[in-house]
Amino acid sequence: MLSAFALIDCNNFYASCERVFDPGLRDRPVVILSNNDGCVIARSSEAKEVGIPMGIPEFKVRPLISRHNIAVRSSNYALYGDMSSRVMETIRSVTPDLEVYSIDEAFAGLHGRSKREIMEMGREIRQRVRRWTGLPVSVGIAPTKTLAKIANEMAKSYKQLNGVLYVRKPDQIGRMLRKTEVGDIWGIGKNYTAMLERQGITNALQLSRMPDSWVRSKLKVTGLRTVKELRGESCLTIEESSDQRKGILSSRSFGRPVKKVDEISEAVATFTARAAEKLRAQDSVASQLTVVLVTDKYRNPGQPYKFGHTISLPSPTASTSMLCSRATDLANTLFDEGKTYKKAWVMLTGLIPESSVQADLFMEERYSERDHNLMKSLDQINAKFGNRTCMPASTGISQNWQMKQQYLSQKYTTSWDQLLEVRL
DNA sequence: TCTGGGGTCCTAGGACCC
DNA sequence: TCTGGGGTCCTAGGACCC
Repeated sequence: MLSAFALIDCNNFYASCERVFDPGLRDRPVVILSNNDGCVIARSSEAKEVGIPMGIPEFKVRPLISRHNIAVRSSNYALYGDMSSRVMETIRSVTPDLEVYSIDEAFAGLHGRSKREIMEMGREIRQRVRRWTGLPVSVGIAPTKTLAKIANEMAKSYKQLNGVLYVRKPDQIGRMLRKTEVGDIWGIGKNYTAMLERQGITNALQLSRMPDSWVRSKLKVTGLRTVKELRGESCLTIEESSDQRKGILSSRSFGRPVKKVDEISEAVATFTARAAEKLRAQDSVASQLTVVLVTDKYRNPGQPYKFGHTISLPSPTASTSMLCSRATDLANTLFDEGKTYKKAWVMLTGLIPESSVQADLFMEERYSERDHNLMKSLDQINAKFGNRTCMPASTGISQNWQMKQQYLSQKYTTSWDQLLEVRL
C-alpha cells in the first residue's frame, strides 16, 4: 500500500477557457489581463514562447502584442469560476478524496492502491477532463504533495510523458530534484531563493540534504516541512477545504485616478457591500473593519502610498448598512484633499460564526434578527435579479471610477443572454 | 499615460495579567 | 552592576501561494 498524492493542474487555465468558446483563438497566442486591464496574468504557451513575461504591465508589451498578432482578453472570472467547478466535479467522478487548492489546481489522495491503479487513475483524470470540459490538464503523482507539485511541472514540460508523471522510487525522485531549481519549489519564494543561492544552494536535491536545525533557523517551521516533503516524508494531507475564510478582502483599482472624496466614499461603500455579501455567504459576522486608500506607488518610490485604519466594531455584524456607514466614515477621515488615489481596500477580520454571537441586550447597535432577515432578503433579491439590483445609495449610481475591462469575453456558461448560438 | 486581487501561516514584540 | 517569571492576547509585518 503506497502513499500517493496527485496534483492536477489545468494548463494555461484562463487562456484555455477562452479557447474552448472561441475557436478562433486556438491558432493564435493569447494573453489574459488582470482586473483593470493592468498586467498580463495568464498566457498561452505560444505567448510564452514569443517572450511575454508573467505579470508584466500590458503597456510594456504592446509592441510585442501587435507584432505577433496576440489575442488579448480581460479577466472573465464568471467564466473561469464556472469552468473551474466543472473541472473539479469531473475529477471527483474519478476520485472523491479531493482538495480544491485554487481555481485551476486540485490535490487528490490516491493512497492504498497499486502502482498500476494509481497510474491508471492519473490517465483517466486527464482524459475525462479533456472530454467533458475541453480543457487540458497535467497530472503529477508522488509520495508527498510537494513532490507531486514538482512532478506536475515535469509532466507539463516533457511532451513524451503525455501529461501524466508518477514518481515513486528514491533514485527517480533524486534525479527530478537535481533538475529542479530551489526557486521552483512550492513554498520557496523570491526572498528565500535569494538567501539560499547566496549559501550556494541552487537545486532541490541540495536543499533536501541540509540538516534540520539549519533549515529550521533559516526557513522556519514551514520551510522545514517543505524540506521533509522533498525527502519523501509526507507532512501535508488532503484538506477538505472549508469555505470559512479567516478574513475577507474586497479591493479594486480604479479605472482612472480619483481625487474626489465623494467618489472614494462611493467606491469604499461598494467594496464594503461586496465584502459583507461574502461574509454572509459563509454565515459569519465581523468584529473589525479596515479601510485602506492607496495612491500611486510607482510615482514616488520609497514614499508611503497606503493609508489605512482598522476599527473594532461596536458589536460583530454582517449588516451592509452598518458596515457601509462605518467604512465611509473611515474613508472620509483618511481622505487627503491633495492626493490622487488609484485603489482602495476594505477588509473584514475577526470573523466569527453568526450562530456563536452572544446576545448583548445593552448593545444598541447589535446585529439583530431583524437585520439578519433584511440582509437575507437583500441577498436573495440580488441572486435572483442580478448583482446590485438592490444596494445602499452610498454605493452610487454612475460609478465612474469602475475598473477597465476593455477586452472582456462573454459569460458563455453563466448568463442566458450570452450563451453561444450555433447556426446550422 | 499605463503596474491585480485575493488568500494563508508564522514570528516578534508590546500590553496586560497574576 | 544588580530590579521576577511566566502566561495570554493582540497587532504588525514578513514570508508564502495562485
